[in-house]
Amino acid sequence: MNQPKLFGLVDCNNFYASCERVFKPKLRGKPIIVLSNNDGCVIARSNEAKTVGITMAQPYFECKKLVKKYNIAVFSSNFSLYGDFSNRIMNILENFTTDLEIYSVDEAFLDLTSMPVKDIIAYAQTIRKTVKDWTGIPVSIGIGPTKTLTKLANKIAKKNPGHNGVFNITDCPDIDQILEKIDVGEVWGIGWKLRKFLHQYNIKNVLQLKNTDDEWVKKHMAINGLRTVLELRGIPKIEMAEVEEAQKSIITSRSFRHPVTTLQPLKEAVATFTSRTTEKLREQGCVASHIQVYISTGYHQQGAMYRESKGKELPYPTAYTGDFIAVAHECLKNIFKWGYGYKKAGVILTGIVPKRHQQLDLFTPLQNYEKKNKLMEIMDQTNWRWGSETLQYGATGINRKWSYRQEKRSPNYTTQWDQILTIRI
DNA sequence: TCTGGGGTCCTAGGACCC
DNA sequence: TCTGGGGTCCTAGGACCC
Repeated sequence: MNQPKLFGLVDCNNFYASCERVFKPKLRGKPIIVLSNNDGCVIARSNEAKTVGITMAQPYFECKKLVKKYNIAVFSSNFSLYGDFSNRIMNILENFTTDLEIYSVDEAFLDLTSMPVKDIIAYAQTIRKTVKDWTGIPVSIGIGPTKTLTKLANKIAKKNPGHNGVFNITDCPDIDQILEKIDVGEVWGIGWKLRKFLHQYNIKNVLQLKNTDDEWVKKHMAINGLRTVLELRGIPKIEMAEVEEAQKSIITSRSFRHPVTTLQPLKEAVATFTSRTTEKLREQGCVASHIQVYISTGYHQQGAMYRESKGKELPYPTAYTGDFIAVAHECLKNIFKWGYGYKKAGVILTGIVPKRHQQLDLFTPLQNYEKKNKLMEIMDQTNWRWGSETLQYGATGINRKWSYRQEKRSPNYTTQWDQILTIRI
């Protein structure tokens, strides 16, 4: 028997803004925004901030007037706080399904197909209430027969207060009427380029896309486009992701506060990013065999744009920071050109495998591996205990001319003992 | 030496997502 | 003055080979 599928999507409302608000009850009902690294642009807004006209990804300097006028609370991003909230919420959701797929920091798919539940709406309301009561974070829940429709259902739940945060698109008698009112750009997998393309062909709403000929879709939108269209018709094509595959790439990248014009500070930045990336790699118990370095001028500044990247394979997979820094600098040297003001750099590790599968190099004595492992272990433990960057490679530099700004960061209420919330009575 | 087609593999870049 | 960061997947095109 092939039982029809049933998915749920739990999505936190204005996640970062909601996290900040949990510790500042005074801000309930007040507008809040959270800024990107470098305090560059807006990456999260409370509903109140949306209402007064702050748009997504808006540069901060552009909305300072609005901030002042409406007395908007402004926060620099505090990802360790949000990460901790995310973990707590995902742990709660584990209790409500046999199969949970953590899709991003603030959303998760639940396979509800075989849950013995009579009233699915009531069940979803219970999930909402539990998450709200236990963490203080409001969530919306969409329910549908395919992941793509479930994503749409979630948007509907979020947009229409009448649904009280839950919308089930599965047994909707007038589903086509709903789809007709939604722009194709709202569909999961349709970005701004495809949206523009589809609009040119007069495919403007979701119903039109759903009814578009398979062959045409395959020709112009490739295999993924066809998958999306079939999912809109209620045919599941995107499964729940398999459990805990190793991550395929790990990235650290930053924009600089000021343009960097010389090689030395770039070398320090790249060494710092490499150091941080390999730290993440070790946290995951993995080794990697390939590193890619890229540098870029700003997209918005005057003068010529320059963006270049270079990757290199290591002789053997490793998680040793020193090995990677040497190769990263080699890559950087290859792509660095005088005469530009660099605004961004990044480091990407790929070829990631669990450490137990590590291929050792035939010509490297075994003690060398042990030495390196030991060194990394000590470094990680020290930095964990005494704060990150207590022990660092000299190559990461001390001046940090390239570093970034975070002026409005909230404390790490839940992950640092010295920053825990205090209540005065 | 020149000509050419077809195949594979790899990399960089672009599209998408949050 | 001031415009994010971390991911996945797909594909075009170059290098190389026969």
